[in-house]
Amino acid sequence: MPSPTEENYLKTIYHLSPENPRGVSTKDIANTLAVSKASVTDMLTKLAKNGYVNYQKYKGAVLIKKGELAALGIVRRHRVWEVFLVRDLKFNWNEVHEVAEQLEHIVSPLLIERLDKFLGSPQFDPHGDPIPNEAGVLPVNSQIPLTELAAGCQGVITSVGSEETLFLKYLDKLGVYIGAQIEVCEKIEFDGSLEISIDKKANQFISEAAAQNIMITE
Amino acid sequence: MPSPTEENYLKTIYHLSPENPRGVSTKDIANTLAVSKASVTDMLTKLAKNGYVNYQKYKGAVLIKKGELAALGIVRRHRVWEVFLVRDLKFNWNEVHEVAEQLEHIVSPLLIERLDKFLGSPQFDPHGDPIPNEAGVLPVNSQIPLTELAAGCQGVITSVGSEETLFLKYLDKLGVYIGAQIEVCEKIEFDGSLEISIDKKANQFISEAAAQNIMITE
DNA sequence: TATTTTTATTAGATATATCTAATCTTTTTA
DNA sequence: TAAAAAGATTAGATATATCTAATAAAAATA
Repeated sequence: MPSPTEENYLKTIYHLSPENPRGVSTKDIANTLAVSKASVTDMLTKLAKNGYVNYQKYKGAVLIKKGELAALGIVRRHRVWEVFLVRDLKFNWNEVHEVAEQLEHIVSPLLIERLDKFLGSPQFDPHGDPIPNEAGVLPVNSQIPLTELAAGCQGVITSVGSEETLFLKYLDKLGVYIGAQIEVCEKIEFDGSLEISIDKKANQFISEAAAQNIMITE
Repeated sequence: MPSPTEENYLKTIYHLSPENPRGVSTKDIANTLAVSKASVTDMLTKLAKNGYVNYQKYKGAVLIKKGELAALGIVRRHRVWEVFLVRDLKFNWNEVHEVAEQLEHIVSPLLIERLDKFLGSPQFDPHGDPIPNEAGVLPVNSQIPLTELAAGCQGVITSVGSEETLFLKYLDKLGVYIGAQIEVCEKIEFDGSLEISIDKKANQFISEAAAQNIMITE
């Protein structure tokens, strides 16, 4: 079992990997975690010794199987908690991260699986990021912006693309929330705005810009 | 802010204080936390230096204001989480403790207050132990065993006195859960058993022994 | 390509929380 | 009350995770 500190390093390497497939640099990890490069070197040596990463001096770190699975587990916990915080505890999208950073380190298979079940096994977190399943498999992201839905079609809101407070307050007013059913009644060609109905309630209009930041699944 | 480790010591001293009002011994703390007495001595020195306890060599530790408030905060977090784990995540009474031990160390006033609100600000945890409020004030324990309820009266189930798996399964079958409404329809003098109705459903009989382990508030 | 700049590693400390073994108090008991 | 037993403290280590300063390697640039 990796320690919470090791988990933070693994998570960081995981997040930095797509842009650095041949090795995540000491510097990038140090910046992300706000620690010294010396600390990172120490930790990479340790993670390599424990079979989580391939690490070669001056070449950076690459996650190997064990490390990737561990990272996916952490990401899973983080995102499942985010769903709970936003959906049930009414956290704003921006208040959520700091707390989820703590909750993700609680290790209890029972806890995370029951929480996941309680939430209805969501596939995406409130930011629209995919939640790995118990085995570490990521769902295919089938989210599309609301603007791509044809008139007369409906979908379920899965996330929003912006975390600006003003935007979130506006969404609240519209009655938009994660999981809401949304139907596009008509598309206004003039300015691209949409006439929509949320949960079969009274029709409203939203701008194209707003619709582009509302992600749904059909 | 005390560290998680310091929190565990404070919580332990709090729990051992009622039986040791003039000072909780190094030995008792060491046994409870499964650490050496030497470690306890070190930590008590530190807690005293930081204003959490009065500590005199060879005389044990006594919580002072700051330490007691900290301990009550930890107890609050622990018990609020227990309510969530049992009520919403369907943890058994006996699976709950280990996980709550981890969750109690997550520090976020926002988190605990929103969780508390989400749960409806419960006053007692699933074991019937009182939950301190935000200011550290404990509710008066007004729980009574079901046997003390007169025929024709009703109450709300607040906790159960036993954690035996067999008992809990039996309760499940009866439809007993924390928060259920329960009415005593008749008391059978012959053997002390009770005819009850849960949530206004069909009457059932339970033994006196079982009724003594079901705690309610009127 | 030689030099400079950037990046990384090593060496040597520090703080936390723990341990064992030795020593010192306090309490019990004979 | 003196000796034995129980309990507590101190001294000296260890492991984790961190730091700064010095040094070394790699990359950029002139």
